[in-house]
Amino acid sequence: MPELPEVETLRQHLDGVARGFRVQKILVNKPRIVRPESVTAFKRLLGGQTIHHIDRRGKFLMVHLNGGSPFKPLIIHLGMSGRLFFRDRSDAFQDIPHLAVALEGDDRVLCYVDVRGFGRWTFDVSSLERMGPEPLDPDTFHPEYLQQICRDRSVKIKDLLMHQERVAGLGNIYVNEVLFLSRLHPMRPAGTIPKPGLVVLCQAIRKTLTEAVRLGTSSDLDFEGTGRGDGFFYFGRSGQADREVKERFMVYGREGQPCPACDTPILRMMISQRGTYYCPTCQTL
DNA sequence: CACCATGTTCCTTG
DNA sequence: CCAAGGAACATGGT
Repeated sequence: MPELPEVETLRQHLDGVARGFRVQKILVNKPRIVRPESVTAFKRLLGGQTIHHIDRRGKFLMVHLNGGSPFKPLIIHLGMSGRLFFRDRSDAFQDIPHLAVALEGDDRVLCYVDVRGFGRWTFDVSSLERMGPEPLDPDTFHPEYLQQICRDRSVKIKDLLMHQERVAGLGNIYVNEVLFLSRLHPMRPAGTIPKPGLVVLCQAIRKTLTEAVRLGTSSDLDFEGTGRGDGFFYFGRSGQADREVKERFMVYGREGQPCPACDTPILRMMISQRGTYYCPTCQTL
C-alpha cells in the first residue's frame, strides 16, 4: 500500500474513525514488525493510550497519543504489503491470515495485516529525522530545492527521486509516472537537467501526487478488499477497485502498450533492481 | 520452477 | 565522509 498518496488516503480515513480509540489490549503476532523495540517494551509504551490524531510524514503514519508520553507518537510504516483496518471486537480477528499486530479497543479492533512483513510499528524516530521535504509543501519543496539536490550529482534521476532523504514519499509507481510527465529518461544523470527541466519536474511531482490523493479519497474504495467498505486499501489484490487504480497509470506496468502521447510501445528496464517503465520516444537521454 | 512485486536497511567497494 | 551498487528481509501471485 506504500507510496505517499496511499498513505495519505489511509491517514485521512483513519483520522476520521480512530480518534478516541483506547488501546485496551495488544496482540503482536510478528515480533519483527515492532523492531527495534522488544514486544514487552512496545506494549509498555502503547498500552492504555488513546489515539488523539494521525499525521503523515512521507510514507510514515504518525499516531499521536494521549495519556502517556505526549512527544512520542507511534510511527507506522506499511512496507510493501501492510494493511490497516477496523473490525468489530466480536469478529474472529485472530484468525485473519498474516495478522501481524492487533489493538483491541472497547468495541473495535484495529488490525494490521502484513503478508511480507516489511512494515514497522515503532517509537523510534531516527528514520524520520533524516527524511527529505514533503513534496506537497511548496515552502520546502520547489524547483530551487530540486536544483540544490541535483547539482553536481551523477546519480540517475529516478534513484534520486526515490531516495527518501531527498524527497519524502515517492516510490516506484509514482516516480515512473512523474518521469513520464516530465519527459525525462529515468537514467538521466540528475546534474545534467537544466533549470526549466527541474521546474517541469517539480510541477509533475506535485500534479501526480495531488491527483492520486484526490482520486484515492474520492473513489468508492473497497477498503478491505471484501466489499465491506471499511478497513483498508485498494491496490495489490485483484479486485475491481485495484484494476481501476491500475488503469490510471500512464506507464507503470504497461510494458508493450502504446504510449498515451505518441503510441510508441512502452519499454521496461531494471534500475536499482526495480521495474522501470518509460517511453523511449518521449523520454530521451 | 522462474520471475516479479507499492520498501528500507545494511554491507561492501571505490 | 560520501556515493554507488547489490543483497537481504518474507511471502504470494502469475
